[in-house]
Amino acid sequence: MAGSDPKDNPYLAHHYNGRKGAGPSTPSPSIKEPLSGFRPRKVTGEQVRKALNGDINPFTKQRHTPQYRKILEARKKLPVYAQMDEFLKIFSENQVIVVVGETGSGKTTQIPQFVVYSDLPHTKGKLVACTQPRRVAAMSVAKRVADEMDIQLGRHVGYSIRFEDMTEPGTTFLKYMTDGMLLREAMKDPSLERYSTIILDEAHERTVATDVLMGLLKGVAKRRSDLKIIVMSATLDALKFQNYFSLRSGVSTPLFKVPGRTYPVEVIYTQEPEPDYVEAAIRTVLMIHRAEEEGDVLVFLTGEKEIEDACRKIRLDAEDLINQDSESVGPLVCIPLYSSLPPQQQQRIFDAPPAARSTGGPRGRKVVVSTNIAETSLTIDRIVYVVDPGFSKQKGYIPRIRAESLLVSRISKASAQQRAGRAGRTRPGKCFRLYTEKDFMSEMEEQTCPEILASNLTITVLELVKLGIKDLVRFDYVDAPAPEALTRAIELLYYLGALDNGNLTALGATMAEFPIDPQLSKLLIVSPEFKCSNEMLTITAMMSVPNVWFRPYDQKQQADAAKALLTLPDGDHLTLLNVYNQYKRNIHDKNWTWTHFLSHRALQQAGNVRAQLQRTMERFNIDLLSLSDEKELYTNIRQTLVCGFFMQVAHKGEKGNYLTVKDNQIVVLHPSCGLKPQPKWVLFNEFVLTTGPFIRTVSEVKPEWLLEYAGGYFDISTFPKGETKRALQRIINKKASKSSARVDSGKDDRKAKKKKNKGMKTKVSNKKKV
DNA sequence: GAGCACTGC
Repeated sequence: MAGSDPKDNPYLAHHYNGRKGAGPSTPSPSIKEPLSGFRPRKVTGEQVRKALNGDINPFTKQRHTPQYRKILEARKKLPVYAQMDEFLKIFSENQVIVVVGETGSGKTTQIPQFVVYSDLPHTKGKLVACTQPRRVAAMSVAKRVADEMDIQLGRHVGYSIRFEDMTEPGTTFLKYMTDGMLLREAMKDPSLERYSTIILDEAHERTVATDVLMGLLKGVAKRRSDLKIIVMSATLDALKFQNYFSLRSGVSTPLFKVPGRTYPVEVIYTQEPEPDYVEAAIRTVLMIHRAEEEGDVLVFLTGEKEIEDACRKIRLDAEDLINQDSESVGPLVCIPLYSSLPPQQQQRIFDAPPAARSTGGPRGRKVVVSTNIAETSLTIDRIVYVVDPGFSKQKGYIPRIRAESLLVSRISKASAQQRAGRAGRTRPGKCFRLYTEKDFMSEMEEQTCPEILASNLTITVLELVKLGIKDLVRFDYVDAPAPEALTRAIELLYYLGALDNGNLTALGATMAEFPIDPQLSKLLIVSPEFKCSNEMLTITAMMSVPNVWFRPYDQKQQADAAKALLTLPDGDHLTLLNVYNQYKRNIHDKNWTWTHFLSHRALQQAGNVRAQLQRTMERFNIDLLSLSDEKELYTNIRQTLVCGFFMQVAHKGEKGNYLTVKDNQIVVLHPSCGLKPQPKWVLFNEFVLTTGPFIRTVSEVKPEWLLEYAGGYFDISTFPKGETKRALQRIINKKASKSSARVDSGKDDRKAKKKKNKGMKTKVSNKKKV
């Protein structure tokens, strides 16, 4: 038989030779090669089971540890393990497979291992990739699978996320990674040649990156018959993916179903709609505490204020309840949970429930009141009761006015199902839905809106163009964005100079290398012309991370006072620069961030992003410059901002309110804005519709700069009639009369000329990069 | 008078 001597097996020769005389753990030649007789993609379940039960690890050639055997026995109890033969058969016979499995099915850990045993990527110098929407998931699943395979993490099994590559080139053949990371790799190699199989996990979450990858991979599969694709999803939108990959390819995509392994959850609806869901949620928590047996409670609300208010009321009401009947009602702790909470406070959700006040007395209960963060990102143990009012804050995007929105909206059925599932992780549970069954059936959407339909697509469009997609409107999206969303993105890229006649310019190609919004990468590229690239690097990094300011519910005044100390009057962008510089100056003082109400995690992340962006700048020979004169430096920084954010400018009208230029939208400075007094012209980073039309991260600009550095957009003839146009016209007239007066007197406006040269230099240096 | 959750060689 071919496998009697491992050297006869072409797939194992490399490994066998590599181990020759490698020490006491080297198997003697009499021990049979664990993978002998394995033919790639023709492997059977029987063969895999035999290898799994064998003494020798087929990948490391070491003896299996006792720990391995223990984990293997647990793996054998997973529902998916029993379906190994069926999976391997489908994998052998198809190029694309859709896998559906509820939580607890083991699909994320087991399917990639089945694939490895069948595909044998290490024998052809390829990898199997499995993508996750979140970094923590990629890391923790890779660790788990490395343990299951008896392999040191980072060797044959590894992970790759932004800022951390835990893989060994040439050795790693199973790689967990974030979906964004694979998308970045695709921009370098659009056929993803390194991979023999790509598994897109959690596809139902429909992140922009997963959606773009699905569209891309559908095309790659046609060119590369050797590439296998597996799309894994938790809910029944798997049918949608199945149709998507079958359509027009002429081959139907099989569906592989894996049963979940969670405990049953009883779902209880209200008889009548609840007019006030917060009040109803509080009432339900107390009803559970009074009447239901032991077990912790998870309540879903929509935001920080709502959660803090509800926690306070629950604590007060629980106290009343205990005072009335301390014999039968146990102690209760109520813990808020949302992302902007400092990490130490987030940790409280893992505390044990309070102990009974006396031995034999009524048991204590933990209540966690959380945003959607507990729906997917964080898992809390021992939750038995879920209270689901049916709402969450959801992001939207209005392309017409380029505004993001964040509004309380009804959740989808899929989301409600996910919330209910959180009650059944340790034992059978109950889910109290604070809406009627009729509303569930008729008022709620099946699926949460895919992110690609609710996002600003500027960076996505730039990525697609870089991936070689010529016709963005006819690209094969799973769900196509509104044409207006695409045209608005294309328009902005055109004004930024990234696109020309539908083609990527040299400038655009450079911009695409930066993992930040195109407006921001444009700033970095032009900043040397204004001698402030070191500072722009900091500011763009700070604008690319979450809000660095904490504003705890019960210390608002102290937080505001701390923030005022670091605020610069010229604008929020310069304040961001100041905060980062002060943070670096005080980096050895462990209490500094805490006493200034700043998020250490966010600032650290800004440092990481800054270093990454700096490496990219160096790669493209973009000079890192600073000016020693602070006043001039600050002015130049604000001028640089105009080069990227010229479309995000507002002008204060005669009535004292701000109007965005061209779109004429009424906007209000966000209360977090540090500008005083309110200037005539402002440039902003974000326009968000929440409780009002707010602009956030705002700096003062001079109208002359708009005409000078963004003349293409500020072409007066393209402006709608109105206050803003009249104001700009006045500036132009003033300038014209000034310069004609100067020409008459034979003087030269040296300053204006110098600035003009700057703009030209920018253009020339962009062209140099062709 | 105030922001759900993620992510990026």
